[in-house]
Amino acid sequence: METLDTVPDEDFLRLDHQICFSLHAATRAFNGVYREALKELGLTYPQYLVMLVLWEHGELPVKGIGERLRLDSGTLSPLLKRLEAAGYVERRRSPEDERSVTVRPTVEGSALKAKARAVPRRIATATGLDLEEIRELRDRLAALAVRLDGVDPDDLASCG
Amino acid sequence: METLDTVPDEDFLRLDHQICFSLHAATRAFNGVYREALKELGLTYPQYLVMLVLWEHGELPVKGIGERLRLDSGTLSPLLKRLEAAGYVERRRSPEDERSVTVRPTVEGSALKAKARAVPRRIATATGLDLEEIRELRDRLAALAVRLDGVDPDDLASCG
DNA sequence: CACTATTCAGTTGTGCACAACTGAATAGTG
DNA sequence: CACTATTCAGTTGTGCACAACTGAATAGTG
Repeated sequence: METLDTVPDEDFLRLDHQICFSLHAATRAFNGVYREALKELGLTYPQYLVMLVLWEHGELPVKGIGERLRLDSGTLSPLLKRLEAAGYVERRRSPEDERSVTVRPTVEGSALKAKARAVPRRIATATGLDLEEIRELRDRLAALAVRLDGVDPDDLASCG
Repeated sequence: METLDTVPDEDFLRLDHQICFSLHAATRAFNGVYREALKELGLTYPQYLVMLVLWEHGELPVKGIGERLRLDSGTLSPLLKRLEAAGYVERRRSPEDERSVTVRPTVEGSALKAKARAVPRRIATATGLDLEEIRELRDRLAALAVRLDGVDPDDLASCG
C-alpha cells in the first residue's frame, strides 16, 4: 500500500509544493472575495472577524477577542484603534481591572450588522459549494487547525 | 430540503463566522508549523514557495515566479532581494529583454534542496492526515481557489 | 518609421501576523 | 503584609499581500 513512508522524497517535495501552493492560493483567493464583499462596509477581513465576534457577544475585553480569534495584542491593538477611528467600536479601560480594555460596538458599529447580512451569501455563492459542502469544509479546516496548533514543536523536530 | 436559500440570515452569519474563522485559523496554524520546520533553513513560508519553484525550474524571470505563485512584483521584489541578501538566489537583468530580471538559485540555494527534503514529511505528520487525505485536501483547496479567483485550471495543474 | 500601448520590475503606503519586549496592574506566595 | 510572578494591553521591528503608481524597455499600430 502507498503510505507517507513509501512515497519517494522527490515526489513528496512535489506534493508539498502543490498543497503549499493550494493552501496559500485558496487563502488569498478567499481574502480577495471578502475584500470585494466588505468594501462597502469599510472593513478588512480581519476587522470583519472582530466585528462578527462583537456582534455576537455585545462587548468583550481585548483578551477575549484574542482568544476567540487566536490573535495577540500585537495584531489586535492597532486593528482596534483603526476600528475605533472608523467609529465602529469604543474602547475603555475596565474599572474592575485597570489592566483590561473593554471593546464594544458603537451604534454605527451595531448598525453595520444589518449591512453585513448580505456578505455570507455572496461568499457562499462565490465558492460554488452547497450548504453541506460548506459545513464539511468548515469542519475539516477547524479539525486541521486544532491538530496543527496542538503540535508540540519538539514532536515536530523529532519526526523528521 | 435545506439549501443556501432556506437558511435564515442569522444562522448564515453565524456559519460565516465559523468558516471565516476556520480558514483563517487553519492558514495561520499551517504557517506556524512551516515557520518551525523552515527555521533551520533560514526561510519564511513564502520564501520556501519561491525556492520550491526555482528548484523545479532552475531559473525563472520574476514574472514567471509571479505567475506560478500568483504573486505580483510588489510582493516578490523585496522578497527576492532578501533571498539574494541571504545568498540563496542570484538576480540579473536579461540580456535579451532588459525589462526582465532572471532569478536562479546560487550553489548555496541549490544545496538547500537537500535539507528541504525533510520538510514535507514533517508537515504531513503534523496534519495527522494520510496520503490520500492530503491529496484530497490539495485538490479541494485548488478547486476552491480556481472558483474564487477565476484562475485557469490548466495553469494550476502545470504548477506541480 | 514615429508614436502609442503594453510589459516588466520596482517603489510607496496601508494593513495584518507575529516575535520580543515594556510598563502598569493584579494575583499569589511565604 | 511585602515581594515576586503573572496578566494585560500596548509598542517596536520584520516580513508578507496588495493597490496604485513610476520609469524604462519593448511590441504593436497606422
